[in-house]
Amino acid sequence: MSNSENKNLQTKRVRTRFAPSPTGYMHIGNLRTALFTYIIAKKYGGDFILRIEDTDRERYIEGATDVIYNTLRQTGLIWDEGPDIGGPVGPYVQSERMGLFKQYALELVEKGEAYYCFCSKERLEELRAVQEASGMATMYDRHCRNLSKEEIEKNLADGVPYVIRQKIPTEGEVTFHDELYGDITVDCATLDDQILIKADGMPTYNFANVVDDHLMGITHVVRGNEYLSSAPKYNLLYKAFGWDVPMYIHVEHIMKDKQHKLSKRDGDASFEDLMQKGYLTEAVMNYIALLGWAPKGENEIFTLPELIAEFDIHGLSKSPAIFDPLKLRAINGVYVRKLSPQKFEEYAMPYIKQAVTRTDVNLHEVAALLQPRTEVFTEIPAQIAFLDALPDYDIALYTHKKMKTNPENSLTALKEILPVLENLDEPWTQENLHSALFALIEKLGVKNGLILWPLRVAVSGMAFTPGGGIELCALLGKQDSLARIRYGIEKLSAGA
RNA sequence: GGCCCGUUGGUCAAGAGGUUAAGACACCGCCCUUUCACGGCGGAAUCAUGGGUUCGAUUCCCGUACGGGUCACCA
Repeated sequence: MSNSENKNLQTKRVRTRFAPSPTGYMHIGNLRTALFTYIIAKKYGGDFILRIEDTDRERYIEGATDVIYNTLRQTGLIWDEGPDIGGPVGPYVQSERMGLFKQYALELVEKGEAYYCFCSKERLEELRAVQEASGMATMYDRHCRNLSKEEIEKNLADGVPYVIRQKIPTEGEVTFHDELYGDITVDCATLDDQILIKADGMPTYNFANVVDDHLMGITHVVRGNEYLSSAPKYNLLYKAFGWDVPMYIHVEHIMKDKQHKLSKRDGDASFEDLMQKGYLTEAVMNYIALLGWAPKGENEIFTLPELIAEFDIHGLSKSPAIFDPLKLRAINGVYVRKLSPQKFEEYAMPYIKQAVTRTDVNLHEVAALLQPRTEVFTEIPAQIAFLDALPDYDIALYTHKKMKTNPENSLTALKEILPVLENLDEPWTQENLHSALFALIEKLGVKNGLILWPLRVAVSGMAFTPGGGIELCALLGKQDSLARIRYGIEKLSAGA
């Protein structure tokens, strides 16, 4: 694209589009493309358009468009025009635009930029087989490219099935401009005379896309990198029509590892999967923005509006990015900690209740202990299962190097603790437990850990718990705490 | 295989001819703390490779290797 064309584009109102096909799930890579597409529109005060590309009837899936709507709404990528709300350039569902395309193809035929092809599928398959066998590129041999007017008319009159193909120049080069990759030039000889209109009269994706984008006034085409190779052909199409070429921004894929894309099979390729695994919407969006895009400053935590402010197309990466679940977790943790206690409870309570069925434990306090220690909600049950039932633990847990504890001195500690707590007449609160136990510690003249570590182990049966012995006792209540301490004494006595 | 694109620590990445080559996650150590986590401080760790160009290349050019994409009457 020349500079003058470029300038021309920028004076227009920016319009971007997200054009998913309804597959029934929202791939993370797709969602990321939607995010960038949305951001670019909003960054420049433009419109974000949703177009559903549902022309593949064989792949039609019930309710699949709802997945698209719901995900975009949930993630805050609100479209300005779309199937459900309409707009000036509708319809926004591609299957409803099917009638539009043929006249455009015919216009190209008229101009000598496209042609009828009457080749049978059999002939094409044979051709491909031969080409493959000889190691050649599989391309249409342009058999019908120069049919005479008479031949064409006869075939048409005889009702011979046909497709319409793009007439690619036989020599020379095409250059197109991508905002990230710069100018990319390819030899026309490597380009196939691709089909524009299929035998059933419907457009191919490649053709519909170009026509739709033009008709909808799309100024910035943001799409996956897999279209980089077809971009030259699109460019030729725009030129053939005499239309303005949009600004292209091809974004790289998200990978599972160096070789493999994140795929549906991996079970974490879709937004829904991530939601199910207990991640927060905002955290997921924040993380995927960071995959293949880098902010200028050092901060990496952004709300959607902040992302819009911060975003710069040129921060996008030109190489594939590997999805790192660990970093997602970390970012999710940041968002979890930022939640208000009320909000946290709202999210966490189902998981807490899943693990804690007893009714005498204050679940708000459990939530409060959990919030700074939770990265993903689904891990909550495992952290607090001990509240319901003391797990069968090994007395090796009583050994803690830093606390200088072992089964022997732990037994002594528990025996000291037991009467103190038995005789605690004041309300069974954290504060009172704290003063009683620290009084004991002072009386015995030992380190905190020597008393508190055995206590934690006795009441939880775990080495790592949300909160220490005192918090846990407060949660469990007097009766249960004492029972667990007595059990610990028994266990240690037996072990000794 | 042809064509296109890419390659900075384990991962995401900044960097735009001269930098002690940012930052984040993860990792390690220390501090805080009754554990863990949070928080704070510190550490280890990167320019795929070979040739050029240049006084000087991570940065520019060419080759090689490796990786990705694409070669449908799918989208």
